[in-house]
Amino acid sequence: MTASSPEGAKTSDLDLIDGLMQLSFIVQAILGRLAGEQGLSVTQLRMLAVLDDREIGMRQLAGILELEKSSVTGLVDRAERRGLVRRIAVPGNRRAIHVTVTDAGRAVVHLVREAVRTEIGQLAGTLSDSRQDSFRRSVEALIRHYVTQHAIPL
Amino acid sequence: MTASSPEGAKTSDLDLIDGLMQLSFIVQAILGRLAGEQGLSVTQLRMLAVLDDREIGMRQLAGILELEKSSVTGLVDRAERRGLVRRIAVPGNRRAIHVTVTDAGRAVVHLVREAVRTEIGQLAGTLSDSRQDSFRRSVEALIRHYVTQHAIPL
DNA sequence: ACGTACTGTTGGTGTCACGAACCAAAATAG
DNA sequence: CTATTTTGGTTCGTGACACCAACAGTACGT
Repeated sequence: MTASSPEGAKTSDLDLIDGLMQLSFIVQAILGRLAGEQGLSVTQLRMLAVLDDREIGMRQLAGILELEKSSVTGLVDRAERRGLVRRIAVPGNRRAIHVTVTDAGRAVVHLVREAVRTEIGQLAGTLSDSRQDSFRRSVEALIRHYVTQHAIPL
Repeated sequence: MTASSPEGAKTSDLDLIDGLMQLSFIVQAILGRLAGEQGLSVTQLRMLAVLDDREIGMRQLAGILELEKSSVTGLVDRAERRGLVRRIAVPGNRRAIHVTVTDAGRAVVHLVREAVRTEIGQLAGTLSDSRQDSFRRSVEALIRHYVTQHAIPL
């Protein structure tokens, strides 16, 4: 692992795999920093992002985030304490609950989302348009391949 | 952030930025899983990988990992307790120390490294050779751009 | 109605990361 | 050559995060 951190980056002699690893660390670092600026962890961001779309129960949320249910309980607890998220009762099922983003939560998530888009977009903007598109298609292919291969829930 | 987790992946409608985010989560997930199989966290893996090359002090290590020195103290503590790493005195400087990987540590790191290479390699192998090379060059360009833009230590 | 399966929570443990305070050695100033 | 400042590392306290095992209550099949 010559390529394990953004700074450890030797900017030379990188094969695809090392490159992918480095790149993942870079993206995560950016995400972490921008989320952090809004007082969010990457996990919290991820959760809010998931909930931005849908409104689901703890169980499903855990599934999507690939976390243990108990972990999600804590995650939601903290987010709820900050008023980013709410637990709402599911009518007709007294044991299940649904988690929803509050307006505040939505605001924060969109704020971070924008910041991420500009920052990563800026980075990607250094590639020529054709290169960019080719790159995008490759990324898409990798993701598609991964998700299909990994029999993923929801 | 439609694209926040490997499973949240909609496999469609992904632009470059969402794709990059998703991909970073996928890579991190793979790293986390494979490292975890050897009882390592991603951070530990990263540290060991860094030390595999060089032999440096706590300060530098913190710099490379982008962590606070105090965090690194704990990190090294735990790794040392597991016999993966050692603190050695620096001759001629009685306050500085150097951290080195033990044989055991090296063994583990290489083991994980191999696993990662095969797994990610397998993923990347689904791209045609020419696409793969183009992709690699783009990744390289992004990394290079990032590191230069971010005035990175060492 | 009984037992089983499911949803979510609790409690305990360990890792990770931070900041502030601190120590001791080293470098620098005067 | 002392006095001050800087530097390398550690300690301590705090909080987030994630896991596991155990639990409570609800839903459901038969």
